[in-house]
Amino acid sequence: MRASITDVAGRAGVSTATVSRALRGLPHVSEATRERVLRAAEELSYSVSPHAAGLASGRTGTVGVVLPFVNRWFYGQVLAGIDAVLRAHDLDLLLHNLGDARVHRRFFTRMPLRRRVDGLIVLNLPLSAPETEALASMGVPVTVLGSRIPGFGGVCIDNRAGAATAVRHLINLGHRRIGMITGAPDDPRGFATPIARREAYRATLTEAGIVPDSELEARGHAGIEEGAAAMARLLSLPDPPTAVFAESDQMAFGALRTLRRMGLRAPADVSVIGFDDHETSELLDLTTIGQPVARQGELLARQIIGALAGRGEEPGHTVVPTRLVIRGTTGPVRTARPSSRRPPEALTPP
Amino acid sequence: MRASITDVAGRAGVSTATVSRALRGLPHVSEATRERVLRAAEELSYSVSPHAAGLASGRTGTVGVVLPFVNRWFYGQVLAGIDAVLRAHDLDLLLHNLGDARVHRRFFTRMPLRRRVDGLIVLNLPLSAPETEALASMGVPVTVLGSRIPGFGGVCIDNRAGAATAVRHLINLGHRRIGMITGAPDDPRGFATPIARREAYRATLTEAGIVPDSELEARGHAGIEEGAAAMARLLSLPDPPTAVFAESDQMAFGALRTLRRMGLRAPADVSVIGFDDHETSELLDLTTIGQPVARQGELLARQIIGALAGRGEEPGHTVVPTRLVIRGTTGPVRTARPSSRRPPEALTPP
DNA sequence: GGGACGGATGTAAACGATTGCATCACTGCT
DNA sequence: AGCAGTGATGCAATCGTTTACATCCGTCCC
Repeated sequence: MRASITDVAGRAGVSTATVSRALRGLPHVSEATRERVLRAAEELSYSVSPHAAGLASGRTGTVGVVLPFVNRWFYGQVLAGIDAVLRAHDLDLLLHNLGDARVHRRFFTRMPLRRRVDGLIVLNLPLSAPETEALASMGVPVTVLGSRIPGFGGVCIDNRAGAATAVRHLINLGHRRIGMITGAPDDPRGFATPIARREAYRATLTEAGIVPDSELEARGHAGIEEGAAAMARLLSLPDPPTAVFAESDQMAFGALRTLRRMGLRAPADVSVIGFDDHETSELLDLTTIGQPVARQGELLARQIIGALAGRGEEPGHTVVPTRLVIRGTTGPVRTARPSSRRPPEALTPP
Repeated sequence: MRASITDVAGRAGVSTATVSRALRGLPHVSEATRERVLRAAEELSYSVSPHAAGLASGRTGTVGVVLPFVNRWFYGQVLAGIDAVLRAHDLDLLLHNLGDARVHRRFFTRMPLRRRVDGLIVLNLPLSAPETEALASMGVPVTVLGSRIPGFGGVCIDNRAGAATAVRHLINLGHRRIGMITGAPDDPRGFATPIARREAYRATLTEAGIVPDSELEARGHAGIEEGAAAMARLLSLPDPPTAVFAESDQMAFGALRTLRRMGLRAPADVSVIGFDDHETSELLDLTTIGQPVARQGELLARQIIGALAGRGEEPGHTVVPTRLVIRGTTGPVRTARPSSRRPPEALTPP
């Protein structure tokens, strides 16, 4: 029913080999013949079978993307960046969400993308040594976001530098008692980002002559609710922080909500700084560390495309810059504490 | 280099046909043989070539998803729902972002998913008659979100009912001068959702004996900025609205920002209601019309899977309910207007 | 004891491209 | 005239499965 290359060849009066070459724009086809083949294909509304082509050529025209979440702002942005570049090169995008740890394991034992993709982009997933090995054994270029793995391409931000900037910003405002809301998940896989940011937080304090106080580190999973709970815990300390660095904007949102509900104000009572420059941050006037998110997706896709065009050289690593985005939730430390409490209120005050 | 089915057959001492049957759990294979084949496959770390399998069987094990945005909250949620169901059935997810109109057109002229997928999920894209025809001609089950197309499965919310509920909520609070921020994009494709919500807005006003005033309809593209600008326009009218229904939460966020920047408060000065129940809405205390977003993705995927298991029956349409989520940005109309203005302020007031 | 039956297995024909190699017809030189 | 070189084209092997059909063999029952 569906026209095959043989049909096109018949109609154009040439061999299938010529059809194949003509359709793919390869050389060694006369203009007249190409013309004729194109017309025949058009008339039969022919389109190549990706399976047959893949089987014969070994190429799939597809790039796999594996990630831990599809429904978070960050990954949506990255995905958009990847998609834009891939689309421009006529590559398809096969999405594989490794949401929970079980799916993650299954992915690495069964390797369902083996032979399905020409390249693989891994977003922020922690990879064990055997997992890295498994990916490498797929025999296609791999690019990872958020870590640096020899043999694979990579794009990342400098989490330490970003976190240090955030903490230094607070220190420069006069804060000494600086808390951190950290999203160490109890996910058995150890995500690298939270760890890097937390360590930089401690190191920066130490550099400034402040002794890190583990009481001031409030942990929870990522997410607004967890951020809110963490902030509540910090505020109930005997000697609460005057400023808080939240590992992510998401958690900072929760922190802001807690402040509001407790009748406290940022930055008057507590300064808050986040990390990511989430789209909502501007709305909430949150000071944060910004990173170019969609850009990172584009870079990842470009690396894959480079590797595919491949001069087989060692893949590169790109570090994209972060920047301090100063908005309204950070300010100088108050000398008198605690400030006057006001009754809880909604976003827009009565 | 990579083991093929022939290698496995050789090692297990059976034919390739038996290997194929054993591996796929088909009947007519003795337990002992199956055992032996499984072991051989394991030892060779064999995995089937999707291309070869697809070529031979005509099935791809892949479902295509086409959508207009990947970097918006709504689509991320839907995608997560789809992914979860597909993953559970071992189906792959091929993502196709038809961001701008040019890509959209190219998609429908070239049909790059033809023969690539066993089923197709279309999210909220307006389909012309020839486009619908083109999709139908792919010969695979199709399910669409947001519209009702004969021959295709479908999932949608009742936009009219939802919008009517929103407007009625405002009317019940005593509002008579009710504006709408509507996101009619100048995208040449006519998205259906904005239109439905706008028409319901007018109809509901009329039903309540209020004459719709076109001055009170502020248009813009979707997005926070556009919502903010639209609200600014409404507020600068000689007789501004006391309540505003925003077509989407996103636009409502912008509206709230404008209010705040102008020193006005919701709901004291202006009530605001949105639509979607975006994850940020709870944070901003926005009254809105909620819809189960991830759920819709799951339903779409389930429809495809049902069609694939296929008893060839006419695909179904599911309408999922919306619900009014009352939070803090709507309230009774003030008798005295305009209320006292206060100076502009940030999220957390001074 | 022999035919019918049924489950396990093998044979081989698709599926629909890509591509290395051979062929062919010119062109331009010597 | 003969030959090398070149661009266009065709031939046919190949990729790795699935699956319709044939075969084989043991059982059961009359």
